[in-house]
Amino acid sequence: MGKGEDTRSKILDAALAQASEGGFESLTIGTLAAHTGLSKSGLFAHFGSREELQIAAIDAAAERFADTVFVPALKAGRGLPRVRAIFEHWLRWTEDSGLAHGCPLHAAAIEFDDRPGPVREHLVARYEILQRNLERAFALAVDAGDLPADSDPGQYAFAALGIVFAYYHAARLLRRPDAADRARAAFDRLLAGAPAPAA
Amino acid sequence: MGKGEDTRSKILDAALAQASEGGFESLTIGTLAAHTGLSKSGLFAHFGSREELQIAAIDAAAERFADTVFVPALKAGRGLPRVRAIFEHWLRWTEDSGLAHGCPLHAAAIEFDDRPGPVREHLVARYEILQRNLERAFALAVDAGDLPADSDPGQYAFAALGIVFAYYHAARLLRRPDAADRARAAFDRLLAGAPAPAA
DNA sequence: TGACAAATAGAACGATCGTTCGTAAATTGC
DNA sequence: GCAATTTACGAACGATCGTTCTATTTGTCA
Repeated sequence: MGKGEDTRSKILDAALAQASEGGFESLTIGTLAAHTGLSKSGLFAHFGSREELQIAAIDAAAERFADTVFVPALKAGRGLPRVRAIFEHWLRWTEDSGLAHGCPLHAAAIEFDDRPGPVREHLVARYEILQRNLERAFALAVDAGDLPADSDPGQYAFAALGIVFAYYHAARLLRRPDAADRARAAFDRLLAGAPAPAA
Repeated sequence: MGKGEDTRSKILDAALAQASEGGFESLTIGTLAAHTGLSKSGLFAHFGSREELQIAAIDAAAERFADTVFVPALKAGRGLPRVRAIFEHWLRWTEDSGLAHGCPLHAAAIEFDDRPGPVREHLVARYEILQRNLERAFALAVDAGDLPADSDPGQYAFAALGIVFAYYHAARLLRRPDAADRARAAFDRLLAGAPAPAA
C-alpha cells in the first residue's frame, strides 16, 4: 500500500482513540493533527472534510468492533456458546482494542441520533448490521435448541444490547466495580429465563 | 421572584431543549443567547461560566425528570404498580416534558463519562440519586411480596436502566416503531422471571 | 419620584474552528 | 537518476468559541 494509505490508517487509529475519550464532537482537525504530528492541512487532505473524517472513523470503529467481538466468537460453537462468547468479548472490547475510554460507536449513537445527514445514515447502517449479526447468533441458538423454539431472536438482541448499555453506564460513568458482575447476572437471567436474581 | 430568577429559568428551559437536540457539547453561549433573544454577555452574566451553565442545566433536567417520572408514580400503590408506573412514565418522559429530541441526562452521561471535573461529579451525583430511587421502588416491591424475597433490588434497577437505554437507542437512533413494545416486553419479562419471549 | 441596585447590551480579546490555496518535500514508476 | 505524482506543510480566511470589560437600560424600594 502507498504511503497515503498508511498515514490514513494511522490517523484513523488516533481518531478512534480521541473519539473514545471525548466523543465525536471532540474529534477536531486541529487536535487530531497535533496528536498525530501532522499539520492541519496535511491531515485534512486525507479526507476532504470533517464529515468524511467522521464517517471514516465510524467505519473504522465498526470494523474493529466486528474483528474484536464477532469474529473471535465464531470459534465458539454455534448456539449458546457463541452467544455467550459474543457477550463476553463485548464487555471487554474497548480495552481489548485499545479504546479504554469508552466505545466510540456508543458515543456516536447519542451524538448523532438527532442530527440528520450522511454521518447519521452511516452510523445507522452500521448499527443495523450489528443488530442483525446479534439476532442471527440468537436465532442459531434457537435452532440448536438452546433457547425455546418459540423465542424471538430480535427480542433477545434488544435485551442484550440494553444490558451492554447498562454496563457501559455503570462502569464508565458511575465507576461501579461490580458493573461486569451485574451485566453477567442480567445476561444469564436473560438466557435462562431464570427466577429473580439472588441477592 | 426577581426578574433575574425569571429569565434564568427561561434560559434553562431553552438550554434543556437545546441539550435535548444536540447534547451538552452543542450548548454554547452564542446559540443559546440567540435562541433566547438575549445577548451573549447578558446571558453569560447569569451563570459566570459555561461550566456553571452546564451544571445548572443538569440540575434542571434532573428535577424535571423527577417531577415527570417519580413524583406521578407515587400515586400508584407501592410495589409492582409503582414500579410499572415509573417505567411507563420513563419511556415517555422526554415527550411529556417537552424534550422530544432525547434525554439530556443520557446525552450528558456519555459526554462526561470520561471528562473529570465538577460537571461530571454533579452528573454522577444525580444519577446515583436516580438509581437509589429506582432501587427503593424495587425494594418496596420485594417487601410487598410482588417479587421473590431473595431478590436483589440493585440488580433489578441495573436491568431496568438497561431496558430504557435500549429503548432510547431503538427509538431515537434506529427509529424503530416497535421500540416501546420491545421495551415493555423486556420489562415484563424482568418482573415475571418469565420464560423466553414469544415471537 | 429619586436613589440605588440588578439586569442587559455592546464591543472587543485571544483562541480555535473547518476550510482553501499555493508551494515544498517525499515518494513512486520508468 | 529523472520525471511525474502523491503527500505534506504553512499561511491565511471568516466564523464562532468562552470570557472580560464598560455602559446603559431596567427594575426595586424607601
